[in-house]
Amino acid sequence: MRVPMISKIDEEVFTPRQQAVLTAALDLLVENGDGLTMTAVARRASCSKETLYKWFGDRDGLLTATVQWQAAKVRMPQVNRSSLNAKALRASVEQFARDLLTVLIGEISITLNRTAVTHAAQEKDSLGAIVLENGPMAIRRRLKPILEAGRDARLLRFDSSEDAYRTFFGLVVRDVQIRLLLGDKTLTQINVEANIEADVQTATDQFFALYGADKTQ
Amino acid sequence: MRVPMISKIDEEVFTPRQQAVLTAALDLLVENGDGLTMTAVARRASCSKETLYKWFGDRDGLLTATVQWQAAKVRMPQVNRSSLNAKALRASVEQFARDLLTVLIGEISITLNRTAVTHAAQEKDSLGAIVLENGPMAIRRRLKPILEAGRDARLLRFDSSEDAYRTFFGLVVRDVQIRLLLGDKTLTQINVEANIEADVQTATDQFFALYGADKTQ
DNA sequence: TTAGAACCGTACCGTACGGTACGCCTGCGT
DNA sequence: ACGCAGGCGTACCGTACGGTACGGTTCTAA
Repeated sequence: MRVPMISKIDEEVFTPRQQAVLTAALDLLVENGDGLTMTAVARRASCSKETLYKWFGDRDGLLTATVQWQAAKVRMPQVNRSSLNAKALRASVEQFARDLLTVLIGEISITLNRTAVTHAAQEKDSLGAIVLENGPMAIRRRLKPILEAGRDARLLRFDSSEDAYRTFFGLVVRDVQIRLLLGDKTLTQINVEANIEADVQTATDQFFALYGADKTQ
Repeated sequence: MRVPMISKIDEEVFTPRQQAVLTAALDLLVENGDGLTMTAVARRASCSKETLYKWFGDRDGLLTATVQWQAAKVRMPQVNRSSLNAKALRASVEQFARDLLTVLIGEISITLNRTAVTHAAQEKDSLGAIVLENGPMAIRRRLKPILEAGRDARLLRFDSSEDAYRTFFGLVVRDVQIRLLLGDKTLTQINVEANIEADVQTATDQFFALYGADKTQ
């Protein structure tokens, strides 16, 4: 019994009041994990449960709206694509690595991913699709043309830009995301954050070592 | 109110009847996702709920026992470590890549990981620890000495074997695991399975390109 | 044969939570 | 001034499920 559900394509338009509700929902999600109850959201947002159901249809609708709204907020900074010398290309790739890693280790990203995984464990893939679409896929969409431009400029060599992107993802993310999702205690956020820059450098170096056309490096 | 809970270190000894119960639990976990109910397990295993509580304490105990028992079962084939020429080293690394990828894309691994992630979303990290310990960490423990032997034999070059392992993990797994966990429909198991061999080769090539001492490759 | 342990099946209890109903208040348009 | 839509708070309902209790059955051992 969904009411005014917004299609994925439309820029979801939520009133400020609704956004306050979604914020409350996200906060609870981050705090209490997946123990999100309608009553808790209503109390936190100082609204009535009836309003929640009116606006979001059911619990799943509220969850979807929250994830979608929040995921879409994670817009990574655009990277300058104009100049295409080797230095600029490297800077761009490096920036992508930094953006990707920074987002992935954030508390919000972890929460959204956990929620989506939990959701996917119940024959529902909508949240997973949303998270994928706004996380890795968003990066991919923006990185791919740059990689291809780099290839056209004879700065990179690869057959499939898809494969190149996925290798990039692997070099950058490694086992960090899955360990954070699983709650690995030996991997504190602070610890990871401190090493971001070094990891970004290493991953970028490795990416260029594998795909760079310049073999002197 | 746990009763005879087994420590993580002990080889958990379950009677055949208990293993049948755990099998039923795992089956339900794979089928119905995380909707595992005590009643369902009891019915599936043709045992009484009282017995479940007697054996496993509570729902969490049953879940833990199931995950631990099943995760420990995923023992990957040992790799010959004796001869250390370049060819044997490469074969070993390749085999590790194959093992890792094969396990990760399996339905059971996905189910266990999803269960553990869901669990971790509720301030509980025990399942996550178990999964990590028996999955990636098990591989790591076995791969590391081989990498170090390779370095001693001047076949590999790296500063930190830990970093080398994690890069290996990234090159092999890339975005496959997270996409499967999120229920990405565009990534069917069959599709992935068909590409295992090619992916393993590529990942191994890339690993040696980054860490191999032989630069003619 | 009998005592008792283990265990099955089922009924039962309490609670948490999704979802609904309703009374009341507030603000806005006429 | 009045009516009404929107929304708050709360009470309420139904159900699903974790956990317990208990009677009956089978198996084992003395």
